[in-house]
Amino acid sequence: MTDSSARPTRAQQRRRSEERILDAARRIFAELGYDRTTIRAVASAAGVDGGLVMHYFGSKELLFARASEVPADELPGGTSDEVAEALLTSLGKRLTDEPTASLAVLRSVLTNADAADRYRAAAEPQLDQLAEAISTPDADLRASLLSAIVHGVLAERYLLRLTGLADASPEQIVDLLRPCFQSLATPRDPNP
Amino acid sequence: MTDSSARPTRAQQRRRSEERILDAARRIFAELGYDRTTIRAVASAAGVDGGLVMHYFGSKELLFARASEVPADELPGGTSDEVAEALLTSLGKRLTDEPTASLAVLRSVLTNADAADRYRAAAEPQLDQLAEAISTPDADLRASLLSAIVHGVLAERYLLRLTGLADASPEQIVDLLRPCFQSLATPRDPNP
DNA sequence: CTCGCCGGTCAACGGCCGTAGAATGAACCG
DNA sequence: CGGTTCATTCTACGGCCGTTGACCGGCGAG
Repeated sequence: MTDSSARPTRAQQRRRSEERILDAARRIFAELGYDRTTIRAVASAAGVDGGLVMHYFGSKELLFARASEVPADELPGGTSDEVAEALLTSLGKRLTDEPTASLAVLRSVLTNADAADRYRAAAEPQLDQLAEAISTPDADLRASLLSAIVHGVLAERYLLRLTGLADASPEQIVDLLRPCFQSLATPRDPNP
Repeated sequence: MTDSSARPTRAQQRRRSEERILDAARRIFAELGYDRTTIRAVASAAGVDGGLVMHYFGSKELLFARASEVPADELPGGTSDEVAEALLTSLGKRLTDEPTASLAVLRSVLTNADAADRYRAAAEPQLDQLAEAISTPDADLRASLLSAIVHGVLAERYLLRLTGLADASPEQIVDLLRPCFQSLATPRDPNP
């Protein structure tokens, strides 16, 4: 009997409002960073009152935590070559899609100490997995460097909007970065 | 005459206070970013009153501008190989020295839109110079990528404090990054 | 010596922000 | 139908911040 075209039930309405708030929050956190984002601005962008945001999410900190949850993209293991290529396609996707969510995380991680802690905790297992695929004594450093390159490129493209990087095609970027990723993911440059 | 051991003249005293304020500002901007840094905190760290900071620098924005002036490190041209190596040693230095100034810029550029604009303007000539040394059609993209890698590594080491990168030696990092830089600075991988 | 200049302090204002809590009215359930 | 729950709004409080302007006291020039 849940007629979706009829007047929405209360639960639906709530979910809808929460989603609108989260969308607005992601957008504004991404654009402004944690500190400059105000609950009132998020609420107004979502078309609700600020009190409702507090009511649903408890605090600005918690709203941010929910807004910057990221589904932890897959990073299938395999040979180091495969891992490098997987990283590259993941980067390519993040350079193509609307990167709002990534940006909210990125900008806020660099702004907010708590966000940095939470992000580090979330990223560490992925980095460990990456390091395991590389399997050299300095694998963790190599994995961290790969992560640093990915984030550096995203930040410089979307946050700093550096000319030459802001308007390059994802494919071009990925192609130029491929040797980098290979040299970091594999102990030595393999000559076929 | 100007006996430096005697009681300081008024001009000396003023310069000294300004310097203390700027030092404190750099430290706190680097640690907290633009928004979370308060004029009162800077003043208190410098041992003066907040009003004095306003009196000398006019506004928080202007104080930040003065505190984040950076002497634009040398980037001598040459062959692309030499440029890559110069970038690597520059990075090595920034990984060794107390990176307070770099951090203030880095953190604030990612926080403050005006800071980003100013930084982009300051960095563009350097990137152009770099691109000129690379001299391929996509040289500007290559130069931007090199810059992105440098900043990504700095950010991930000092801002995010990623394990594996935070406690690696500068030499190790530079060595691992060398193939990356070479592949970006030279059109094709040269096989000796 | 005197008086103006200036380094420096102090108290206050106005604004914005996160947050709390009461109030309202419509949806739900028995 | 009556009571309860709940989505939502409104109002207000307390705090912190950037900024201002009055004020003080010692240095330095005439």
